[in-house]
Amino acid sequence: MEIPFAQLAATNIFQGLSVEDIAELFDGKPFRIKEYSRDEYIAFSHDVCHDMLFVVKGSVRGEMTDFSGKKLKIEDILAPRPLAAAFIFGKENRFPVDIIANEQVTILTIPRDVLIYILQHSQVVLQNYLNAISSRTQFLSNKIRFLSFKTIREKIANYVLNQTPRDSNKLMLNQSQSELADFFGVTRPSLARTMAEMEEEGLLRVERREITILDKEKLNKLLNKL
Amino acid sequence: MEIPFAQLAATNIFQGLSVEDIAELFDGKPFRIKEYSRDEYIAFSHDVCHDMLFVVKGSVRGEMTDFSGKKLKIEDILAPRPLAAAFIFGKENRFPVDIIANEQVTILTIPRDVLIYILQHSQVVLQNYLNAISSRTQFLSNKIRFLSFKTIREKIANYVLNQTPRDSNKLMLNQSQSELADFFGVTRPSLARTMAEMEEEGLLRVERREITILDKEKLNKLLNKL
DNA sequence: GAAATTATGTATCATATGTTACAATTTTAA
DNA sequence: TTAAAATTGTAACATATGATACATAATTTC
Repeated sequence: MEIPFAQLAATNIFQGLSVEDIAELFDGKPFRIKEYSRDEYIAFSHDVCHDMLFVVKGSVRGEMTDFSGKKLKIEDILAPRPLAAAFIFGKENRFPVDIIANEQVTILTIPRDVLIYILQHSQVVLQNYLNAISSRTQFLSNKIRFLSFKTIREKIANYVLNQTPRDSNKLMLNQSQSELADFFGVTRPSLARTMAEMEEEGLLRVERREITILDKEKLNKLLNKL
Repeated sequence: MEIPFAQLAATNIFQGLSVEDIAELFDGKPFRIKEYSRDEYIAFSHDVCHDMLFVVKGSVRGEMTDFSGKKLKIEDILAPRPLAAAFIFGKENRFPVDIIANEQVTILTIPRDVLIYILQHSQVVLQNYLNAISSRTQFLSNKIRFLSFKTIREKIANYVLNQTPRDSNKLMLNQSQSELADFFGVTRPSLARTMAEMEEEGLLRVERREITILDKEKLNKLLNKL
């Protein structure tokens, strides 16, 4: 079987390279292509991760099996995309989750050595790769920062201040209250209640999806930590 | 001023290379060395980050200025160490925090292009670099997993199950209850209370720093999600 | 435009955790 | 060894949020 260069060219890692460029990089290098059928395991959590995996066709899911054996879906990964780019390297280069096929799926496996070879021979791929891992780090950092806001008030204040354009004090939510509550990790009535309280205190005005900042000062003060 | 190769050789990024190897990699490449005095700003949060910074001598701190202007120390970084390796690349290549000198400090600045050049010409450095960012990602992922445990019971169960050796059911804490509470992000009395409750229910026994697992089954069940 | 569905506002109660305070115990220092 | 300091256990109360239920309002569908 041939390496599906066209699909690779569409991934974030190889973007900017032509199919020919990619073919040249891979010339003679070992690889593996394998098909999996629905619900088949592609990798197990805690498996050592020697290789770079690309979802070439179909979609897979990452699932975490917790202590009791119950399953928890973490995320869906749709082709074409690399799998767990950050887990080939690092101290604990093991899969953090089980990887399971959602449907008939094609996986391209590239040994770590080949990946390193490619990173050293294509500046574009190297930059793409570094960008991908770095973006992931930044995403996670932001997530943690957000999680560090303990109360619903803080989450709202942080969210509203971040989302509202500098020159305005009005914000149209692009998601429903329930979705926002999910995003915050709180229940919908609790979110509504806290918003109502903040409205009563004159911090902001909430009309359905339109939020108006009334007292930026106080919202800022809310976010004081320590 | 010369590049302090010896200090670089001691960083995680250049470990495994001799001083001569490093000198060769840097041969003729541009760089900057600058001294900062105590409390001087080395970089501002939101500054675009073009360069790789190394703390060659002294120590710096990362500080986050929140909306209200209050300061919050994030971490100390002691020489010799690279600074914000993950923020040179990625979507938002900006400093997430202010970088401030703790004392008289020496910073080596290497342009991004030079870093890329080096990554492409030394497999060791490339691997080190990828390992460093990847470890960071894994650290952050774990942190988030941990933060996803909502109740103190869950945190305790997760912590105890993870820390206890497979073949044993006893665990000696290597930190005080207060420190553990801080790590969990909860107050000390709350932690003590929850531990006492779990003891009453026969899940575990707590005697000062010694914790004995009495009912592994139930602890596992506690961690069921969804 | 009426009916059905979905989103939102609000209330009540239960519960987990924070806050504060103090006593009991262990560890450290004099 | 004793005094001082730090750690741990425990209690009473305050508060934030979850759970549940229902009413009201908006939106969609027919």
